[in-house]
This record gives sequence, C-alpha cells and structure tokens, in this order.
Amino acid sequence: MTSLLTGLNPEQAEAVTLPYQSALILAGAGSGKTRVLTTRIAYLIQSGQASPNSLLAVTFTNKAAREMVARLGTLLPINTRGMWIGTFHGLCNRMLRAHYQEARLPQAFQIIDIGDQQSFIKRLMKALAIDEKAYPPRQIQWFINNAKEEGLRASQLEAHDTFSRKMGEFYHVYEERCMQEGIVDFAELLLRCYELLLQHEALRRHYCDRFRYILIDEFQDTNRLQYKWLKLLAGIGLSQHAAVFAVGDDDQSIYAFRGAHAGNMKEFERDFAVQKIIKLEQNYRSHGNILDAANALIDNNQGRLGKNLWTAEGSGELIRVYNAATDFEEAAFIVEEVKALQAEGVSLSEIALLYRSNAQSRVLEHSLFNASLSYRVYGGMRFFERLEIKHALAYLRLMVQPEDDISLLRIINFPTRGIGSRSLEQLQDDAKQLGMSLWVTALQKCGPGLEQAKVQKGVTGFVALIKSMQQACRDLPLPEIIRYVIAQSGLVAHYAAEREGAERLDNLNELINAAVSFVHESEDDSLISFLSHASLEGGELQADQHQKALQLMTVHAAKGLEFHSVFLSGLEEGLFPHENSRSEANGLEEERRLMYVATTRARRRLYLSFSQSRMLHGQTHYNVPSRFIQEIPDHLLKWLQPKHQSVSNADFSSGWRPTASQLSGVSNAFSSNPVSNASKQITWKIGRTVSHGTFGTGVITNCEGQGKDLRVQVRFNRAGTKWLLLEYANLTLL
DNA sequence: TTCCTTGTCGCCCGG
DNA sequence: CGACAAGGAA
Repeated sequence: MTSLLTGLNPEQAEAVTLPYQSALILAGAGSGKTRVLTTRIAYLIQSGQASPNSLLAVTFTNKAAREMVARLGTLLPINTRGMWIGTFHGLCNRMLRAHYQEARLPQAFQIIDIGDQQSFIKRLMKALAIDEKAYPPRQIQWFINNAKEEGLRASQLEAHDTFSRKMGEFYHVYEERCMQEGIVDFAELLLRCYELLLQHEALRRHYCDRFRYILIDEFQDTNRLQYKWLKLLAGIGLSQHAAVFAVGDDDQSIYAFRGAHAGNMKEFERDFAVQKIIKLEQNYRSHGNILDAANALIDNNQGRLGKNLWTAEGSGELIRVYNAATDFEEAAFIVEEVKALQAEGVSLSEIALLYRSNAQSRVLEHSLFNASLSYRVYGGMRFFERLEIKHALAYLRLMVQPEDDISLLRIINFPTRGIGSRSLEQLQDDAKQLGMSLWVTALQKCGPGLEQAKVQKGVTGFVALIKSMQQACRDLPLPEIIRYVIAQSGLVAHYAAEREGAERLDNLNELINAAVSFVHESEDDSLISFLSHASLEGGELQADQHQKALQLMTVHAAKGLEFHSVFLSGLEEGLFPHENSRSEANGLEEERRLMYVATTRARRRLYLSFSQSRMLHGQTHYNVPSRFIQEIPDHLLKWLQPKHQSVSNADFSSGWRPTASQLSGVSNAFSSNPVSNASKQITWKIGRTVSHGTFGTGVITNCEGQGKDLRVQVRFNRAGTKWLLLEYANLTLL
C-alpha cells in the first residue's frame, strides 16, 4: 500500500486516497494528473475497496486510454483487458454492441467518420434536390452534430426561420436514412447510448449497480451530452450513486468551439454534491520562468476557478522572442536554433515546433527539408483514413452490413468492373422507388426474376463477389479474412498494376498486420469489432514513431505532451489569437487558454516567434505581433536579434517595442538614433508596425508617392484601414 | 471511363 | 497557395 503512495505530494496523495465520494481534482499542467488518476485506480483495487469490474474510467483520446491501461499494468498485477477503460465513444460503442436490440440497431451497425458523414450528406442532398449553395453541406453537418451533442433529436428542435427549419427537416431525413442503412455517426454513438440508458430503467440500474467508481479525465472538455450521460450512468437521482472522480483544468479548456462546456465543472460540483476540491498546483515539468509566464498570461482571463502553478526547481532560462521579417525567415531562424540545440545534445524528438493552424506547417517543413533535419508532422492523414484502406474496409463492412450504402457506393466500381454512371443511376433510382438499400435492390435484380436480362453484368458480378466473400470468410481468423478480401476484391492487383501503387500496396499489407495485433490485444477479435476499432481509432501511423525526429504539430495536438524545447511560431494578431476568435463569444479567452497550453509544454526552453509578413491563402498578410507576447512580463523575455541585421542601421529594431532587456543590452544603438529623415524611405516599409495618436497600432500594408507626398496605407487593429500622408500623420515606428 | 483543365474555398480538434 | 470537386474532351 505504501509503495503506491511513495513519491506523491500531499495533495496528490489526498486525491488518491479519497474516501467514497465524488470529487473534483483541479489539476494544472504538468502536475502529475495521469499519475494521480492511475494510482487512484490501483489504490482502490489494491485496498479492496473496488474490484476491477466496478470501475469505469473515461478519457477523450485513445492515446490517453492506452496510457492509463499501460500504467495500471505496471502498478498492479491484474489483467486490464476486460476493464471498462476507454474513450466516451469507445465505451458507448461497447454498450451499444452489448444491447443492440434495445438500442434498435442492427447487430453489425457501422460507425462512419466525418468524411463518410460528409459524403453521405451530400448524396442525400442530391437525392432531395437541395441546393448546396443555399445550404452548404459543411454547415448542415455542423448543425446535425451540434444538435446531437446537445442531446437533441430532429423532432425536438425549434425552428425560428426557414433556414433552420429546412436544416431540421434535413436532420430528420438524415436520421431515417442512417437507421435504414445501419450506420451511426460519432455523435450518434453518445446520443444513442444516452437514450438507451434513459429508456431502459432495468439496464440503467444494472450499470449503476455495477460501476461504483467512475473516473473522468480532461473533464473540462466534456460537452453537455457527455455530462448528461455521466449523470445517468452514475445514478444521479437514484437512491445511491457512484463516486465520480473528475479530473480537469479549466485553464486548459480549448474545445469550446466544438461543444465542450467547461461550465460542467461548476455543475458537477452542485449535481454531485462535491465536498472536496483538490488543487494540484505543483508543476514537475517546467522551469520557473516558463511557469511565471504562463501564470501571468492566463491571469488575464476572467471567471477562472483559480490556480497558480509553481515549481520546486529554479527559474531556468528566459523565454526567447524572435521577430522575423517574413515567415520564410522565421523558418530559417528556427532551423538554425534547432541545429544549435542538437549540437548541445538535445534530441530532435525532444524538440517541438508548434503552430496555431496546420496551414503554417508547410513553410516550416520546406526549410526543415532543405536543412535535412528529420521531422514528423502530427495530425496529417491517419492510417485508417487512407484511400486504399477505406476501400478495403468498405468491402469488409459490406460483408457484415450489406445495407451500408456508403460502403457499397465506394467500391461497387472500384476496382472498375464496368459499372458506369448509367447503371449506377439506374440502381439508385430503383432503390429509391422500392425504398430499399442499394444492396437489396441489386439482390432483387439479380435474383431468379423476370428482369434479369436488363441487369448489368457488372452488378451481378459484384453481388456474386460479395456473397462469395461472405461465404469464404465465415470461419477464417481475422487476419486471413483481410488477406482474402484485399486479394479477391482486386484491390491488390489494381495497386500492383498502378505506377505509384507500391506504397498503397504496403498499406494494404499493413492492414493485415494491424489485424494481427488487434487479435492479440483485444478480447473480442471478430470482424465487427475490428471495424469499430478502425472507425474509432484514427490510427496514428506507427512508422517512425521511435525515430529521432523533430515534432511538428498544432497547439491543440500538443495538449498533454511535453518537450525539452518548444518553438511557438506565428505569434501574430489574426493568427494567434485567430481572426475568427474575435467574433466568437469568449473567443479571445479560449485563444489565451490555447496559448497557456502551448507555453506549458516546454520543460526547459521556450521560443516565441512572429513574422511581419506571412503568406496565407495565396496572399501576403501583414500582422502585428500577438497581444499574448505583451501579456508576458518583460523581465521573463529575452529578445533575439536577427544575425544579419546591423546594429548601427537606423532600420534597426529587433522588437516592435523596446523592452528593458533590449534597452540595457543595446542602448547606444536604439536610444541615441532617432529615425532620421534620410532613412525614412527605408524605414517606412510594408509590414512595419506603427502607432498613431488617435488610431492606435497598425501595420503598413502599402505606400506610394515620394518626398512630402509620401503616403502609406495602414491597417489599424481597431480603426480599420486608412491612407495617411506621412508629413501630417505623425506616425511612430514601433 | 479516364484524364486533364478549371473553379472554388479555406481555422483549430477528437472520437 | 494547394486540395479537391466538377465538367469537358479523348
């Protein structure tokens, strides 16, 4: 018993050993959250308070779930396989599979990802002759998912205008078609599971009796439906309810834009009669200066639950800030610094390059590639999203759930078997008339009937192919099924014949390997189970995982990770904080939390960089430095100079604002040399940040004229874009 | 049916 | 800029 608790600080130990009650653990970044969570589980089991069966632990990502299971395995000599540890979606899927009849789902219901959902919606819109211009599919998708995440069915929606009424009507048709085809989207997994528990009292009681202990990670990221699901499962309203151990950090809530409701923390306190809120504030990750910066930054947000990170270690290095002229130059700077770090002995895999949006990675990748630095970009195409894999999965899905039109359409003519658009249209028309799935329609046409002559050879062949696959695979083990299907479907032959199909062929073989490891790791090794796994796990590409490579990812993707050194690039207004956040309620605060997450990823060294000009969406943007840099106290920052810039030049200005450190270091160059008339042509150039008495700060976006007619166009942060005559405007360079 | 041109549109994330 | 969908020509 003592061994579990050794090394824990008093707050951590208190959390781990809490008696039977619901509790909220406010766990700051790097405060040992995962350790507390897993040790809590181990403690409950080891002390005999709970059996592995009576526990349920829920996370947001598969990665977090895997990590929890792995750590638990090292703490306790128990079989973690059958335990209910997983993501919200994974656990809901599990429950729905177990009670598919009560949930009114086919046994082999298939889970569609957002891509499938998108094409499904488009197809449905086409069939209903809905104008894609007036109702963008993206928006409809967003509408449906949002409604579901609020726990709302189409029948429960209120429409105040034609637009939302039309959306609601479409949602209704969408629901029906999903049922008909036996497909379930991500949000539906949760909603269906919620309704299952809500409508089947006996079932609810069964699970409430069973799960006496529920643990939730990243609680600030739960949406309204997930919270409602939790309340049902925990038995709120019943005579006795489960002890819920919720771990979260309101300062790291960065998913409000997709429905996360950090207010759930407050509601949790009330609904679960929480008596104990434990704050974990000691940080074991970063040096003091980094934490001070993060604390100062987040202090600008209102209505926080309140938390201040501290460390027992020293303050460490200052945060390095770099002002680049162009995004290209910013990338060059990063490359140089990475090389220097490498020379100091820091492993490439311990260095992260973070950015606000994926579009920013290209310039960086380009420079890294030219410098022959190996890097790995996260968040790209994932294994199960690759085209060839989706094709293979579509065949497999069709075998277990042939009424899945999405899958049928994907592969009915791939590889090509002479089913052109004509015959496909015919089939779809017939299906619509019969009100049946494409598969059933095709079956009828091929069956011992009258119209056989009319039926395309291709369709008959396709039906026969699928049927023979079903037959042949009946008793094969999972990996063999996949081997058989990718061969018989013609996929292997197709890619073997293709000029650049070698990699796709490799991936198809990799799918067999994935099935082999799935069989080893999972207790249910059926095809249906594997298909769920493929849908729920994006499947990070395993390759190069251990290879030493620089880590490139968005700030969102970096949550939960830590690195020796972190580069945070593109710190510009409009980019970070993102332009769109201005129009969203509390958008700026969410951006600030995102910045907080980014800074707290670094253990030892943190770089912040911004660029005066940047290529985005095919045009050059001129942005002012991010306000987030200003929100970090001066004394924590160290401004770096571009190497090529001469200090004696009047154009010199390493920062957009003189700082204490800057002035003390290079005071002669800056303070004794006010901008002279002679240098104006050089100084007032596009991209420079300027300040105006009434309009405030802005960026020069254009200029024209000469001498005293020299005019510049300035885009001000608040006052909009204006042309100003330099002679009168009294602009100051920052 | 395939291939190539043209046009449109774009944020961040996960299951 | 670049990914991707749609439409025309071979």
